[in-house]
Amino acid sequence: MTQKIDFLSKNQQIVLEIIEKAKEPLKAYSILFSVQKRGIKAPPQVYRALDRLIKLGKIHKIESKNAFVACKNDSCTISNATAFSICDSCEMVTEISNPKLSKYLANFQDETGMRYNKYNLEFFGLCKKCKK
Amino acid sequence: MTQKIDFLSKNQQIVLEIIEKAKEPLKAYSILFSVQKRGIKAPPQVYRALDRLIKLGKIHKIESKNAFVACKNDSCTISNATAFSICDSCEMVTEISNPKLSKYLANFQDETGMRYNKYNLEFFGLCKKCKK
DNA sequence: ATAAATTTGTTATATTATAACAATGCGTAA
DNA sequence: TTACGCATTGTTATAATATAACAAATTTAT
Ligand SMILES: [Zn+2]
Ligand SMILES: [Zn+2]
Ligand SMILES: [Zn+2]
Ligand SMILES: [Zn+2]
Repeated sequence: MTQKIDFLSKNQQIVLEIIEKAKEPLKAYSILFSVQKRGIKAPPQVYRALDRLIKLGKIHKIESKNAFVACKNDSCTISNATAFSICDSCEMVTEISNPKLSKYLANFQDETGMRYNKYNLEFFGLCKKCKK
Repeated sequence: MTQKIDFLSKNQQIVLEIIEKAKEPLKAYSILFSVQKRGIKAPPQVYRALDRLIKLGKIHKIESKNAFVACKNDSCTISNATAFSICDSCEMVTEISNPKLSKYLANFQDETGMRYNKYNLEFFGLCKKCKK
């Protein structure tokens, strides 16, 4: 059978909704705790939903934080090319969508000629608010 | 007292040696197992050594793998600006040292004008060997 | 309708990382 | 020198993150 690519299961919808509502990246277990009333009882249910949502480009994982954010790029068709801005102080995370940057990285070729079909870039610094 | 910045403790030397010898990224617990004969008995000892070595730019953490590699850039003075090439098939990881790339990223400025003092970039694809 | 395959639920456990405190070493002021 | 303070290292315990394994339910194919 061919995989359904445009339908979200109940668990996936619940998890996505929580992540979209959040103002900051959410950890898997904090998601688990906040959806237990809605019938999601165990880690694998959360992790499966997260995996699926990542594959669909609906959410991204912030690797340096083991946390998850909703994609802000109108459902990222390029979930394999992600860039984030992370504040070291308030931990705010925002997805960078900068055509020049993504073009540059998508076309990047190293010395050996290896080409890449996926990248993840995480920038760290102080956000405007925290710099003051 | 001011911090010593150029001296490695015994544990740090042992951990660094193991990582430098390895041909692939090492996980913290695999490091722990392989240094237990040498007197390192518990996770915090390994994690402390890793933290220190990271700060010194002697090693880097591959965030997407929770694994550690030795810096190949002659002791990275720019441990805060890292880029890696990761093969999805054989899991080979190599540090990218490309002046153009690092310059581009170091100077990158997003829409809001936020500037960054640190970044980590992980590229994924198939290495030459695995592409054949 | 039945069997096969896929997805979801559940239990258990593996893996990664840190908290908390004790023991040790080390510089310094009396 | 000694004894006090502070930093580093060792140790125990536990927290946080993630997956394996199998059962139950649902969907799909025959
Ligand atoms: Zn996105
Ligand atoms: Zn901030
Ligand atoms: Zn390096
Ligand atoms: Zn390869």
